[in-house]
Amino acid sequence: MSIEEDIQQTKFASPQQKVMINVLHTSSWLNGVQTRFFKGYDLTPQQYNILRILRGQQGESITLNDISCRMIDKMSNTSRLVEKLRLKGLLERNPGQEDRRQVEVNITQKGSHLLKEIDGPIMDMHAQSELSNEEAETLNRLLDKLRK
Amino acid sequence: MSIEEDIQQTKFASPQQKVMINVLHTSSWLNGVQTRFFKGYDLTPQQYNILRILRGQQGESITLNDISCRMIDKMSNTSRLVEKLRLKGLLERNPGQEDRRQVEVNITQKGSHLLKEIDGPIMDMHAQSELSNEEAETLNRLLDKLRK
DNA sequence: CACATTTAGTTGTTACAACATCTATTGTAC
DNA sequence: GTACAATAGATGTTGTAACAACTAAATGTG
Repeated sequence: MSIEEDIQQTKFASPQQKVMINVLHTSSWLNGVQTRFFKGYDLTPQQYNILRILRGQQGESITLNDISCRMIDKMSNTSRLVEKLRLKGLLERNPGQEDRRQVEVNITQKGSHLLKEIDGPIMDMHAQSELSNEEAETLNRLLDKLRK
Repeated sequence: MSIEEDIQQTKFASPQQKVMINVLHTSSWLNGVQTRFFKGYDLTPQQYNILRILRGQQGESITLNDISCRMIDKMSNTSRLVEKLRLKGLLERNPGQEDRRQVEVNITQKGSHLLKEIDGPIMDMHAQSELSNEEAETLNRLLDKLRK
């Protein structure tokens, strides 16, 4: 559905202005889709994001601070989010070895299993996209440019 | 900056999957930009969104329900948001005439003035976009398609 | 008309993001 | 070394979004 129909506005001052609204609107939509999807696994999109970062570490531990830097939504309180995942047994926290201020985080077996379980359904969801590979690549390029 | 640099991830299963991450990331970035911008006018992006909807009515009143439908982020609690704007004197609420369940909302002079004051700076902000008109239009088309 | 259903909006609760402040540890300057 | 800044993370507070429950008014059905 076009953005004009969605929010019932017909006049935008410029296509650039329309882009601003459109990105926010699309994100809101996507966020809803994802939240509903992950609710089936008792995760929030943010929590999934953290687990994905941990998996990307391939067994190497990562500090809380590094997690924060890599998150999609930079959040001030990664501490509490990680603690929530620890309580579910999806990751481990250990005191840093060289630097005792740091906390080193690792994904657990249980966490890895959960991610693996989600992989298929995620692929299915993304495969439903109407965008061709070329269109998706163009979209990525333009979004990167938008953020300067 | 490319999305790979931003979140330090190099492998995406598909450009479509990358789009999902990229939209969320871009929206988070944009939301931050806008929040900081509107803070100068003691507004949140959502509150500005409501005022814009009201201005679009050209003096015609609009019900709370219709506002909800047109908002970028569909929210369950438009009531409280509108009440906050009313307390600032930026809009008026009146009981519906034909239907007494409804609440009719109108922007006030003060609200219109505030919007007018913001118009210029907003244009400036949007004008800083690196995107050409054509690129912006392509981006809009692809975002619409992404949402099916 | 009586009664059930739907709709508009309000309000209570819960969860969490944003911001600020605090503690503990490390690094740096003298 | 001591003193002071910088950093990692925890935690208290506030605002607000999500969800559910509620009231009141309209509508629909017999």
